[in-house]
Amino acid sequence: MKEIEIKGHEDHHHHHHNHGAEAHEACVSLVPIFNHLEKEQMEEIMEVTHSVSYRKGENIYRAGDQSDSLYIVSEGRVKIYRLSESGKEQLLRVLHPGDFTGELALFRETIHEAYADAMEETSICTVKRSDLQGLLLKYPSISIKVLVEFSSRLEQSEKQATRFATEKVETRIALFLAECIDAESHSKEFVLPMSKKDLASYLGTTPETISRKLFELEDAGYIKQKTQKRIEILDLDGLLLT
Amino acid sequence: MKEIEIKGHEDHHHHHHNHGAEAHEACVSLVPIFNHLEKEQMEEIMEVTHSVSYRKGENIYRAGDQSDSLYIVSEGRVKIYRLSESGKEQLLRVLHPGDFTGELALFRETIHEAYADAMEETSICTVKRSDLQGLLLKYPSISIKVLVEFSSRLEQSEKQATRFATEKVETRIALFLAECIDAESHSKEFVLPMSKKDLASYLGTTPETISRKLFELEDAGYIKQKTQKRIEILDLDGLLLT
DNA sequence: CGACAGGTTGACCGTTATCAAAGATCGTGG
DNA sequence: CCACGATCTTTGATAACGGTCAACCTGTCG
Repeated sequence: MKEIEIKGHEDHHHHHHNHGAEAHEACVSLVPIFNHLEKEQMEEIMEVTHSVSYRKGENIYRAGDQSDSLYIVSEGRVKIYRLSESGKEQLLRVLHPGDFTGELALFRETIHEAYADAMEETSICTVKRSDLQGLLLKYPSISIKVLVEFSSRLEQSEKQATRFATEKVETRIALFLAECIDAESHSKEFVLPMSKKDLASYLGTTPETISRKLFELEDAGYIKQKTQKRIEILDLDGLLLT
Repeated sequence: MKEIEIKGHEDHHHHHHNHGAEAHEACVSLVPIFNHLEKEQMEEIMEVTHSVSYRKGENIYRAGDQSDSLYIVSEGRVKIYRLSESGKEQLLRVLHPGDFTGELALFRETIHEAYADAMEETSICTVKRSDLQGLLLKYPSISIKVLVEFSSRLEQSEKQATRFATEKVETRIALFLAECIDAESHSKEFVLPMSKKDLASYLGTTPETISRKLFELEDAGYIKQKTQKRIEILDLDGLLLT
């Protein structure tokens, strides 16, 4: 509770509509929940979708906005975050091309509960709720793609909640690092996918603690910090036993 | 990480199949994701669903089980919980009649990540994944019902995660109490929907802390503990400013 | 009535947030 | 291309918050 701090976002109504038809087509064809369809069906989808671009740092939607569209990222990265009841920001996830957001928004007359900001030059494909409902009823295979995505996000969110509820910060950090090498596989070395400030927000801690714990893990010989953002895992098993 | 403690569940393969056709029909007709359909369609659904009963405390599924069914509660209550990487249990939610579970399970060849136990005499309606996929493609309106449910659970889960990440225990308890009166509306008094032990697990804390914080809230004049499980809210605004 | 799980209470201390200040890094505009 | 400011990161000192352990109490149910 206490004071609610609203970050100074750029006004979000001056985004640049991308009217190039080719660009829009490229955008739609990149969308995983649609691109299994036939050509004629894709054209139908093209008609109800719109492409919009956002500059780095620009706000896409914010909590309290009327939420009536599905947003699919076609280029760039988008940060989804929430403000808690006491006004603290928590990073929920980062969307990459192909990912979508819109949440509850999609099925209920409701408002957004989270914030979305472009982290870099980003272009987004939107579909209005009314149009989407039609598509879902007409092409059940789209529903199933969305269901798969939702259920895996639910899984992810519940796993994260359980970690917050039961693991201490050091363990949460260790688990995060371990998941980073999964993603970049092959090598034992990777670059942090976000700033340590954002990482702190994502892991429910503070930048100070992130910094200190990383040095503790390094002292213990589990990792090596090559540069600010580049980390090498020296002892994965040791790390996971932390 | 450390030791993984597996609770001593009763064996879960000796549940009692409920073969009464009337009972099964009653079960199916209670299911919100189906009951908007026509009579002939309901009969089709009856054919692919099965009713199963569980005794109090019996395990329905556990993490690691092959997960290939949708489970819909028709009577009783079911506790869904996870074990964290370090082996601590966290209560995720309690299912009531009409609620369903099965998660990712439904759309991917995968295993359960959570545990489900009957909290009392419970009967459950199940649908195999393969049958469900057929129903979803044939009746898109079912997909949409499931999507609505998933998106609202996702919302809920992310809200909970954000609370864990950003609020202190006292605030989480206060928010929980505030939501209890919403549910039982009208009155300023309600009964805790679970034991304080389970509540501690749900809120990511310990029974000791729950006990202490409740007395602190009482000392501060925000609430009154009438009995172990019965609480009256005296000052909701004060409580929420905690 | 007795046993057992659940609940309370107290003492203690480990973990992590906070505040402050200095140092590194990045992006921007001159 | 460099310099500047803003932002991110590190480091230290401090204290609050909440977990743990142990003991005792209490309600519930067979």
